[in-house]
Amino acid sequence: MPQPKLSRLELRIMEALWKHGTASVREIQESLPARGRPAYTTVQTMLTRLEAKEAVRRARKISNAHIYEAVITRDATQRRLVDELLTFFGGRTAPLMSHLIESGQL
Amino acid sequence: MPQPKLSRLELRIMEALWKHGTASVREIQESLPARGRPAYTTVQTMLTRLEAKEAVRRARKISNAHIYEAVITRDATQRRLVDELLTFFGGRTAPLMSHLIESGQL
DNA sequence: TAGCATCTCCTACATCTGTAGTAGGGTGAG
DNA sequence: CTCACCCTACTACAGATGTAGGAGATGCTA
Repeated sequence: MPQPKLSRLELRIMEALWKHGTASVREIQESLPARGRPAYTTVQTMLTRLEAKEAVRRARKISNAHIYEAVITRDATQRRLVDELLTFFGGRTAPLMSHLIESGQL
Repeated sequence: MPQPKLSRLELRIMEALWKHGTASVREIQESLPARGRPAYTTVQTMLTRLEAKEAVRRARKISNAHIYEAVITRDATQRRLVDELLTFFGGRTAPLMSHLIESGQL
C-alpha cells in the first residue's frame, strides 16, 4: 500500500535506514542513539514489520546477513506526517507556523 | 504529569472540548463529525482515560451528568506535537516548512 | 573441522489504543 | 409514584506497538 502508517519506533528505524542508504540489522541498531537503544532482535522485529508494510525491502545478502533498503522515501513520509499533524490543527498552518518559529531554530 | 502523551482519538476529544470550553460526554460525542463518529461509551472511555492522564477534569455536574473541562491547553498540546514532529525531522524546521508550504494553505 | 560468533526465524507477552456492551442508579414527566 | 430514558461505572476484547528471548542455521578462524 502507498505510504503505510508507521509507528514511532518504525520511524526511528526508517530514519537510520535513510541515513545509511542501505544497512544490516546490526548497522541500524548500532546507529541508534545509545540512550534507550532497543535490543538487536527488537530492531529485527521492526524491520520484519516494515517489510510487511512494504516500507523496506531486503536488497541483498552479505554473508548470512540481510541488507535492507528503504522502499518509501523520507520525503513522502515526512509529507504524510505533516498532513496528519495539520488535521489536528484543523488544517490551519498559521498556528503550526508560529509554534515552529517559537521552537527556536529559525 | 505535565503534557501527557495523547492518542489520536484522545486528541480528537480534546479538540472538541477546547471548542466547547466545557462539555458533557453527549455534547462531545455529538460534536464529532458524523463520519466515523465513535459510540457514546467510547467517548466516555476516552474521557476517563484523559482524566487519568490529568488532561481533563470533571468540572461539575448537571443533574446526573458530569461536565468536563480541559486541564491542558490546546497551545501547549500543539507545541508538544510540533516538537515531536521536529524530532523526526532531525530538528530541522526547513524541510517541515517546505512541506507545509507545498501543503497548499498559504 | 571444531567451535565460537553471529544471524535469522519464531514465539511470547505487556501495554496502549479503539471500540463498545451491559448492568444498574438517578431523574423527570405524567 | 412510577417507569422510560439517560448517565455512569465496569468489563471485555481485538489489533497495534514495543520489547525481547530462545532455537537452530551459518560462516569464519584456529
